[in-house]
Amino acid sequence: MSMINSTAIQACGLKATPQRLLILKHIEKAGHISIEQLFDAVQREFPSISLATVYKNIDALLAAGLIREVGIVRGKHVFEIAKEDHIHFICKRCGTVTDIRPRKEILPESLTGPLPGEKEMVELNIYGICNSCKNET
Amino acid sequence: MSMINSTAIQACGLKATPQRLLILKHIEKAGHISIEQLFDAVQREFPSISLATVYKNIDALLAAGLIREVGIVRGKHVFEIAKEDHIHFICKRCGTVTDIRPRKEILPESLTGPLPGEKEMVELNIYGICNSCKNET
DNA sequence: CTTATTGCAAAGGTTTTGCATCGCT
DNA sequence: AGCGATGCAAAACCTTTGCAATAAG
Repeated sequence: MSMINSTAIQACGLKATPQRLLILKHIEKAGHISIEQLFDAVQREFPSISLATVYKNIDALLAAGLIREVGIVRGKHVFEIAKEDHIHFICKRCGTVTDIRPRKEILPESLTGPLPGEKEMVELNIYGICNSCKNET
Repeated sequence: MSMINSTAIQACGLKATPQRLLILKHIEKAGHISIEQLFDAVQREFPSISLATVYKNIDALLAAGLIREVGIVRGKHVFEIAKEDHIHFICKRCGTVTDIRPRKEILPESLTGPLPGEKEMVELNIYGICNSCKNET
């Protein structure tokens, strides 16, 4: 059961246009996706969509908190559906991003003292070479 | 005692040009710095330097492992001198990046099982509003 | 009906590239 | 002397913007 539907979009004050629904569908389906890949995927189902629409939607969905930016993987901004904080394993060679569920909360165990501000979000990325790439060498 | 000197640069197979030394000096001095800020800072001491030289050096120093990219803070790539894995607190409002030394190793406490590849580097960023910005509200 | 959203085309900003010159080792 | 590095200008690239037309609520 996907949590991404017209109701969720409208709850954020956004309109549920077909373009927006497709964009969310493809982000969810891919798990982690770049703008370019997203545009290609949506365009296959909705050929008249413009790249500017994809960018505008990424902005709107980020502001609404429905999606999050994973980071920049091999030069491309990569996005995902927002969910509980989790860890990413990012392969430097092929760019594949793998979600890892943390045991409990990511943060407090590593800290020695108070933070210099109020925490809003935590991002824990592990970079390396994935097993699949290692076997190809 | 800075670890950034001609010897360290040459050990990576790079030449110790005055531009490169200044670039490293200013990254170290700033702690965390964007390309734009770096170019401005170096240009004050070495007016003839070109922006392309800064970009080429960032690439070379990243490849050599002497510097690391902290992330993208308010749209700007931010770099630092490479050192042991540590935590960054990043203020969403003012962009200030603060280093936090972890209690021990950042990684293993949060993990439940084996990673899908070989770990090379860990990045733990905490986003929020710093105390200084909060007091200004 | 009202207002957000779309698509287009142009503008903006950042980063990369090619090449001749320069300078570190 | 040789080869990497620099600086310049152009090109490439990605992202944003303005605006008229469209469609969602």
